[in-house]
Amino acid sequence: MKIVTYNINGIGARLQNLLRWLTERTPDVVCLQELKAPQEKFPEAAIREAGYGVIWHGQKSWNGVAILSRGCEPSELRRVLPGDPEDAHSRYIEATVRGIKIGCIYLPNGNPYPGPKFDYKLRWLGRLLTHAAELAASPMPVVLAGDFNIIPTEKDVYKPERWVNDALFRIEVREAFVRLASQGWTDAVRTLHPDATIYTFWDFFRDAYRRDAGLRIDHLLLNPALRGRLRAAGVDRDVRGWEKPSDHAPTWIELSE
DNA sequence: ATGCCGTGGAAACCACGA
Repeated sequence: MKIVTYNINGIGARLQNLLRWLTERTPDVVCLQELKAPQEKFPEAAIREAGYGVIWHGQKSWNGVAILSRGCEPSELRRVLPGDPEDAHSRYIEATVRGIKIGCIYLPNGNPYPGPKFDYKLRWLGRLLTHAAELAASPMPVVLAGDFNIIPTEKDVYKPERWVNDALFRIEVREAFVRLASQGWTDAVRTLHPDATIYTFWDFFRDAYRRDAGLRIDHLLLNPALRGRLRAAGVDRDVRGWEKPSDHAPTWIELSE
């Protein structure tokens, strides 16, 4: 069973790209972020025709998350991260799919640092830690997958010294990632590839993909009830080289049944 | 190097992303 997280960066502009990738790679579960589409403009019919059940939480212009499931319907559990009724961003959706609880995350970017956007990121992280503690302790298998906008360590960025005051690499944010791990979450890709240089994002400019000037910011975290089923993990980095690509690449895990 | 590209939405530019 293959579970993938993919920041699509505008599902309107990326639909053909997405459908090709679904057809070629046939992932079982897909967590999408940055739909950049209002609820009513999500291309539901095209995705269902490709053989996927789907739930989504759209928003005009920005954000937006979705969970796709091949051959069955995701069973929605929530479409908001608890803890702040004032938060109007579409950044979280959670469902049960084939006996696994899936939390699809689009964490705030937080730049520029310092400032209100960074403060919002830290508040969002606080809420995530609260919710994640419950999920980590659950006897049910859970994966938290998404664009975390967190570079966990120096190994996960092409030139760490350039990023020390960036909201993706600030110490507060990396410490939050460590706190997640201490709740029992396993960073699937890093666990299976402890020494490899692995990126999931390359900027659109400065020829970043060709230079391999990337970041590892898309993650799949497994709770203790699930981690024993982890068989493989990786990044479909060639997809970043397709026509009209997102700046992120699909990042995946393979689980035993 | 602090938006050079790219998207969406509104307006022929602006906000936002990482």
